Amino acid sequence: MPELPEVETVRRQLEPALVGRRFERVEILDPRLVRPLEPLEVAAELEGERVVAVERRGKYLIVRFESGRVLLIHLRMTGSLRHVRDGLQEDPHRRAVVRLDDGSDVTYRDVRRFGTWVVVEPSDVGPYLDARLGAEPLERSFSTARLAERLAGRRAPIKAALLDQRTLAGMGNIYADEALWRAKIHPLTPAAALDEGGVQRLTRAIKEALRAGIARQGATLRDYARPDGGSGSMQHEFKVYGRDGEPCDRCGTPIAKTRVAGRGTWFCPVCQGSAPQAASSSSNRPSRSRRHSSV
DNA sequence: CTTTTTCCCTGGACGC
DNA sequence: TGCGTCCAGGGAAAAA
Repeated sequence: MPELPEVETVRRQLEPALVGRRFERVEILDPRLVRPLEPLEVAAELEGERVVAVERRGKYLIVRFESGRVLLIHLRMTGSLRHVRDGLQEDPHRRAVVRLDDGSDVTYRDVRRFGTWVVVEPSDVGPYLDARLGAEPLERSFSTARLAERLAGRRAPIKAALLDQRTLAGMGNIYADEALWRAKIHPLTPAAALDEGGVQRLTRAIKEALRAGIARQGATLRDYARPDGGSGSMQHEFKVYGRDGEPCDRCGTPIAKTRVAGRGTWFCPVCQGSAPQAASSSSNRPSRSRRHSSV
């Protein structure tokens, strides 16, 4: 499942292949990819456009054209992009093909068809992304203070808050678990219950986990692949994700699995604290089931 | 406002 | 071998 490190890897490989190239022919093979618009309509909009930049925001790939228009690609669960120079091979899961003006092709494959391609006019790009995404975790604007601000007052589990793209952009189920392990925070800890030290550790852990993922060109579990067809290797570095029963790298305790926010969640029951309430919040009064005082 | 649940979608794993 | 069932999960939308 492509998260920030995977999308960034895709971006880095596609950038040199796409910048300066013109979209000569565009085929949308699955109408669902561009819904509610018609495939032919979207293809017509894209044909003739010349790429000036390939950027990333959260898990969105941003293809910028000379005209100012933008193609936003989201891979969701199983989407993957490939750049090939030697013609196309059979692939029942191919959902789109772009022929570039140098004769090479960019193909889009997506088994489960959750991915989306959206063409956005220049003035709509900022609002579209800002409405959905919080800070970029690897940019300077992302700080302990910024994260603390986004977690304040939230009673949802910290894991759920990390999966919310408006808290910060780009975390998915894998790197959320990995970051929480690095920060030694239990995934069920209420977000607002983290003290300053906890938020600080988490901020650092998020950056470290994502950078580790980028350094290894992402994690290939099933469907994710780089545009050159190769695999990432981050899956070999997982500390908790998918490792229930295996010993924790820090303390040897078997990794536990539970479910948070409807997602499989792995953690070390010792390193990350066995009870969420145990997340010490010294300054918080021990209010019971205190509801909003009526009138 | 926040939080939770449902839905989309397919293929792989597993039980019988 | 061939079913039926469950699971994987990002994010939009609906429900609570």
